Amino acid sequence: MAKLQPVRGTHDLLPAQARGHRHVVETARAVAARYCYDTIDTPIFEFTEVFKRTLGETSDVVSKEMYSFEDKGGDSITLRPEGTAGVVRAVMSGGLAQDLPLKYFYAGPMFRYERPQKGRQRQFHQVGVELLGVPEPSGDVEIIALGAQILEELGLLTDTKLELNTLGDSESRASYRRALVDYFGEHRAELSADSQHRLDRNPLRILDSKDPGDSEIVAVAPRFADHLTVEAADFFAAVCAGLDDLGIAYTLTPTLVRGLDYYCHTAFEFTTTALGAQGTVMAGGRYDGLMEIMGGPPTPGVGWAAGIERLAMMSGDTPPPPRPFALIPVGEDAVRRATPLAHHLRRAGITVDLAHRGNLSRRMKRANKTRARAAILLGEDELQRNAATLRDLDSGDQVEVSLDDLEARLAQFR
RNA sequence: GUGGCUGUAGCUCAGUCGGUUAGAGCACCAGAUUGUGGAUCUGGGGGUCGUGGGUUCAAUCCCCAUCAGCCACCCCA
Repeated sequence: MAKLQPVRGTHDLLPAQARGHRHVVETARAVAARYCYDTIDTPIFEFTEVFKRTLGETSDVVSKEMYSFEDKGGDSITLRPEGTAGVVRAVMSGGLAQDLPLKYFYAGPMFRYERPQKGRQRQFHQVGVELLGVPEPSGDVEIIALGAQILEELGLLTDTKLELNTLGDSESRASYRRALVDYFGEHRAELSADSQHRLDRNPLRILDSKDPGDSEIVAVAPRFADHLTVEAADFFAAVCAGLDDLGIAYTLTPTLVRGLDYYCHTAFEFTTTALGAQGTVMAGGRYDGLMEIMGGPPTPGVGWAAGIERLAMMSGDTPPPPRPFALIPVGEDAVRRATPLAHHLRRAGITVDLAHRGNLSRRMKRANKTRARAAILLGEDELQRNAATLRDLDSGDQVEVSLDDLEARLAQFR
């Protein structure tokens, strides 16, 4: 502490960045609303158990990335590392599962104890959507289409690539997992240390290893396609067909996997090459088993989460704040009358920046810096005539207007 | 968590082969212009040279530690 700096991996969102984040969130929220996904907000911390249960004791997130602490009542609390667990918990707590399907949008901070890097922080922000109670592949298609449309409206769709894979149903996965464990087990000694570790924890990840020695072994490993049940294959085909119908392009990526057991069928990621190693900008999939793991009724679910920082970084400059009118009083009498006038105009819905200090020149400079559309000069002379000088700061033209007409004149600038 | 690179003004960066008061551009403030901005000119403020320790007559520079950022891995948004 003591140092005047934020804790590692956290950042202030200064106005320009805050605006960038808001732009991402508001676009996402607006698009989601068009799909009838309504905003839900859950606490940023939960009982640790909520995440342990849903993410699995052995997952990386739970085993090394959680911000957990004991509160004064002795309960173990964890700052949420992701959004789905909290939403599903809320659905159960609130008894909402009786009214399926549910369509939710959320946005907010998430926390993960990781080594920071560009596009990877300890406190970061996500937007996400969840669709609960829809077992049909059209649900997966809707979720992906929603994500794609958000990216499109942010102007980022062309900078990303949609990668798609199926994890099959539990039968397919169990069968494939057995085959992989058998196969890699025979080659255990030849695998990299990382992959030997993965063999015990999450054998699917070995397929995706960056170790050159591993890739030879991976090349002739059993293929998931040979273990897919007919039902799972049909489901995936339906998702692909649905995306085709919408003209949403995707790439099949057999190595795209999910660490957690409750994931099934569709897994997808929108990725980019613009962000270094942090290529994933939006990731999601189907999690039919999740609700049950939490002790609820079996309820299908699909959803995704996207990193706001990553999206904001990609979208570059964001729209500036609205241009104000600069109200500039000159002289004591005018200063006294300026605040009530500003108050009046603001109540009428007009954006007004009141120049509090400095001489006229100084205040004009400030007006210019705030990108003011026009300056309202309130001077002694004009006040005697119940008027003000209205100067268009783009053209430099200025006219005297009666204070009674001011509001109407300002409206013409829109 | 592992390995590596970096850290000088609000920002982007010079610089000192260790040696008096550490520089530039942009930004900021003031004046030229005491009722008129954007351009220009002039002047000004602002730095414990990330922090702590060590070596030295002397450290922003060399050494160690630490903090932070970045890069790769791990993993992910």
